[in-house]
Amino acid sequence: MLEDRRLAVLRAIVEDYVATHEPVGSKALVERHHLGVSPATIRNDMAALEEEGYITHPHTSAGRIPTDRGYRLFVDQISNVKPMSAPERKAIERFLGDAVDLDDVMGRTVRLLAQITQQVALVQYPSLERSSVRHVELIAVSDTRLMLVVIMDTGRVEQRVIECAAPLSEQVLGDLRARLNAAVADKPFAFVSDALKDLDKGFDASDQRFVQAVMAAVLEAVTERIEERVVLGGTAHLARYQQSFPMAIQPVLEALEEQVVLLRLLGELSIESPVTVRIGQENDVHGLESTSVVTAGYGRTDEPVASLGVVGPTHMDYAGTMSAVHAVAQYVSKILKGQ
Amino acid sequence: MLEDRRLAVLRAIVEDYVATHEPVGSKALVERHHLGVSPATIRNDMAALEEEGYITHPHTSAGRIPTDRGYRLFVDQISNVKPMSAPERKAIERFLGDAVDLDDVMGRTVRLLAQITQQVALVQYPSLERSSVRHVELIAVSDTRLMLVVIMDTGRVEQRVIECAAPLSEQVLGDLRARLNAAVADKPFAFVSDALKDLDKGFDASDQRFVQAVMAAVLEAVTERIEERVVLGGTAHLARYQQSFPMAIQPVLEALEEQVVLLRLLGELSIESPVTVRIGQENDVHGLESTSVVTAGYGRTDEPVASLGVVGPTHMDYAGTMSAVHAVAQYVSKILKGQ
DNA sequence: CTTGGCACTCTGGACACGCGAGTGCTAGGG
DNA sequence: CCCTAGCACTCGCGTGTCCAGAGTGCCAAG
Repeated sequence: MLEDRRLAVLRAIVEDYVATHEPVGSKALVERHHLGVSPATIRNDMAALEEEGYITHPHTSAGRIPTDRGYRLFVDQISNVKPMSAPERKAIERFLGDAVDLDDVMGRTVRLLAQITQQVALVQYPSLERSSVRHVELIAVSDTRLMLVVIMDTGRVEQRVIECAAPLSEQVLGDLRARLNAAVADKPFAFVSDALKDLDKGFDASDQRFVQAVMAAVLEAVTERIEERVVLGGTAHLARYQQSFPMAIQPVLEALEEQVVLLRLLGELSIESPVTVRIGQENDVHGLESTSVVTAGYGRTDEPVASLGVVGPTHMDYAGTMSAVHAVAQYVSKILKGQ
Repeated sequence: MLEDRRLAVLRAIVEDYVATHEPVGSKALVERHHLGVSPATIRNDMAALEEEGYITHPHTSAGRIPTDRGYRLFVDQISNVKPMSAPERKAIERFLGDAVDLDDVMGRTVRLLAQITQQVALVQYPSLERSSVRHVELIAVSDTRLMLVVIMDTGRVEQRVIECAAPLSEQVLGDLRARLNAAVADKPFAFVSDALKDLDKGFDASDQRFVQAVMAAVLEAVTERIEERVVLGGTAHLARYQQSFPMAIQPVLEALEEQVVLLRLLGELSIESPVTVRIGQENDVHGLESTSVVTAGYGRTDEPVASLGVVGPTHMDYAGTMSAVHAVAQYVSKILKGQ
């Protein structure tokens, strides 16, 4: 009973603060939300909430604002999910459906997500580690230079240039190509290096040296530099917040320039929920202590191939953002299955 | 004589203003730069310079700041070139030399440029229109799906997925591949569509339909979506300026998110000079009216394949930025020749 | 053409003041 | 036991005033 109202008060505070970005006082609360009690009662509840660490006030004569802990409680228990409207879903589906290849899907997704949430959007390319190889191609670009093209089942394509010490005959190359494909096709990426180990066995002694050199290069290219790619967009939205808010955007921008940081943000997904939310200091990333990150995996729900999400101020519209991220992740999964 | 001193005064004003970001007064000028005259004389010169539109003052009792026109004169006539130091050149060369493929070169270049100039860096991928085809590969990804991989002499690789109505035999595919390569190898990209026109002639009547469908898809993929790619980095540097300066960064960030805008910025290169500078309103791009853009082409100096550059506040260190952009462009050209 | 002098203008920081929002506390009522 | 009304208190913020300092423009003399 009493606890219920306290939660209602917290919800009201979060909602108002998210809407106005201004500390919210007891009087304003009872006016806007029709809680059937007087401001004084609310004040008592507020004092209790503050005691428990869910809210603070910046100075004595100001209203209350939620703390990270308050947002956490809000997200976990209180917030009402806002499902996307039918037209919204339609628009998403159409926009993403027009994409012609993986690059295009990723590009459209990041723009879409930034646009919907009005925040900074991150989209990770399907992780190589969680993809399977569909096809491998070796292309002689010049006498001593090969290009290795690896096509994954997620639509992702990686290429590497391999320098060879001596020219390779077209025959050996064709042979190698065939065996390569036989060895790795439909294998998960992680097994590729194993699958390649004994591939040089079947060749003539005279070719062995070349083949081994190429294999070494392939192995090195494929294992040493497993590049996880992340695209980001909507950074302009950062500037908007900072007008109304003393959140320095420089550290945020700096953090977002580091691929490593982005991967860390997108990396850890919660298991229970389809959407992961990390609030304020829960991000132990330098520069993003005053932002929240909302992410979701895409691919298969139980076994995502990568994830996407948004970065925004802690006082974001969690309900809306979460459902947007969730919806977009679902559609991307759908598109990827179709490709 | 008199004109000479006026130019010296303008140079002094620009240099001081760039260094301090504060309006510079007559007294400060004679102190810092040992012009052998009194403040009063300088004031007269300043009045003249202002009359001609090279400087302004934000309010009556403030020092002078250069106008766009002042910077232009400075860049064109007055600024002393600051060549890069030997260690700097070495560092650039080593850093770029470690790159393993084109993506890596582009990524490293943008980071390097942002780092050196402390500004936002832009790097355009070698333009397809100005590259030649080195090799074309058709890969059967599944029964009805082909992947087209085009490798350019600049190291750039483009891929497209092509859907076929009916399955293609391995034989026809091989034939097609061979003819494709024969037709387009070493051709400039612009001629590719012409070269492909009559390629279907040589096939059996039974295969013609498939071949034509594939060719149409190839043509469409290659001509309709000539994608010019631009990478950018160092946006965090924007935030730094905005602390000391009332330049809103939101419009700038917004502009930088538009590929079209980036291409326009990098597109027009001056012919006389190796480095192009566009100052303030000379950029007729919405959002970048109060920034300057310094660009240079890379590839061959007389016939660049693309360009790179930086975007910064109009009160930037033009001499340093220009030489940095120039140097980096040169090294990128060098690397690309090596690849 | 340069220079010193002088009056003038304007910004920015310091200070004081009052308003208003919001709080915490206490006493009384259901 | 919980809610409520009332009241005193705190404090940030916006406004107004003032002053110092920097810088200018102009003029007359060298």
